[in-house]
Amino acid sequence: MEKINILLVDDHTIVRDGIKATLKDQVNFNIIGEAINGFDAIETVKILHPDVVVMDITMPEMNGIDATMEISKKYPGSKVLILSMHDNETYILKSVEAGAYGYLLKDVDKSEFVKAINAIFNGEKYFNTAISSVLVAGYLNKVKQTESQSSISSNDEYDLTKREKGILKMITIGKNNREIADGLGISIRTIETHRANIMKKLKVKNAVELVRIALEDNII
Amino acid sequence: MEKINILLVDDHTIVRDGIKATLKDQVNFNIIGEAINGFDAIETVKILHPDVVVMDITMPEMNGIDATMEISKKYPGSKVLILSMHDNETYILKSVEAGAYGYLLKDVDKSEFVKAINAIFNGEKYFNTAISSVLVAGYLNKVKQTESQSSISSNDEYDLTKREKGILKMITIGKNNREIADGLGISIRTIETHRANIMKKLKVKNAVELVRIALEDNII
DNA sequence: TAATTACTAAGTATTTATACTTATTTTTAT
DNA sequence: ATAAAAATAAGTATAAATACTTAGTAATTA
Repeated sequence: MEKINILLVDDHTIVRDGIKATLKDQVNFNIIGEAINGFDAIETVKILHPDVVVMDITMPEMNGIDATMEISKKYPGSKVLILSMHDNETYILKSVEAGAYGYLLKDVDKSEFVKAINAIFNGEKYFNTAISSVLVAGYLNKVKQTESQSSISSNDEYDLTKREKGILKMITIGKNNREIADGLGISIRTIETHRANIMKKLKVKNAVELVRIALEDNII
Repeated sequence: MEKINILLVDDHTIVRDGIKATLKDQVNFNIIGEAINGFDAIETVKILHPDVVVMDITMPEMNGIDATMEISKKYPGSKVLILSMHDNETYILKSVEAGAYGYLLKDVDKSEFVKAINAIFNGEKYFNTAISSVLVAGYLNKVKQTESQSSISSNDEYDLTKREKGILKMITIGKNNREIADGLGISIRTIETHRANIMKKLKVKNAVELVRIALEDNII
């Protein structure tokens, strides 16, 4: 059977010993090294290229999340399983964003721990239902954020005509009336009229406000 | 023991019968109704207000996701558990966004099915590790989207001084030089100078481009 | 402390935008 | 076919912005 090479990262010797004790009867697990903080972890990964890194978050010098980011970027062959005492949303989401393949709480039972390591070794991500709830909440938050930002909701009706929308678009690009008129092959006075009408419709008093509203409500 | 009232929604009689057979020995489960499509489901929820709605996705007339959206909005007391044949990302994410409390595949084993219903009845969300992987992928996608949109990455260095940034901010709000000068209690000629310097630094030739860049790179 | 950078200000000229009004022609919808 | 809306254009005047230059004072940094 293929051996899984594991690196343990935790600043507390007792915790590392506990993990070793828990996993020692897994014949296909091979604990090839230990590290006591993020820097140490990155260095060790560089040298030993473990398959799975079991990583604590709160550690001196450099925390586990920053280390995870670095490892997942530079050494994608070494996959990180976060083993944390905290189930707070920020930690979980940051870990996921950093590229962690799994997140377990330290009160995890042995069978799940083993299952998680095996899954991660096989390239799967492992998050149990408790952690999933948090992820779902985070996902929904992001969705909300994305929506409000891209103002899918807005695009308010200002009743601009086709021509007006076209001209507004050119205005927001930074073109002046002369350029727009030449571009469309019509009189600059016409553009001035359109521009005035657009401003009236959007209830603004200068070009700056015009662009602001056009961009924010992306009427363009 | 408190009874959990359940509504089954699936267009196939065989599936509904299968679910009933699976759950019949759960003494605290009470299947109080059945529906054969989204419309039917909403109507039935309205009348029977079940605790948990076990919902299929692909159904004639109205699909389960749209129904879930409606139910979670109008009848939040009835929580939806999606029971689908498909594990594709779109279905899962849409379900979550629609307000589903859980998502199971139809090959789920009985114990997990029961566990999910109980969890959801207690207000928890239930997603197993397989579904979680998909959620994580979706979450990371959203994060990427959010970042590119809000240009967290940018905020490019234009070497604006404090004063210049302050004035630029006022410009982007739509204030003209006169208003800015009065607001700061300094000469309008000074504002003109600052404005010219800002435009030179941002390499633009008019106020519109100025605002555009200021907003997009949110230098403000 | 010397030197640089930031903030202030103004002279002068030109260009561009805005305000308000009126009016003809072309399109679109009833 | 006729009314309504959209697109075109211009008169006239004023306000605001832009361009380019010079320069004194205050604040910061080497």
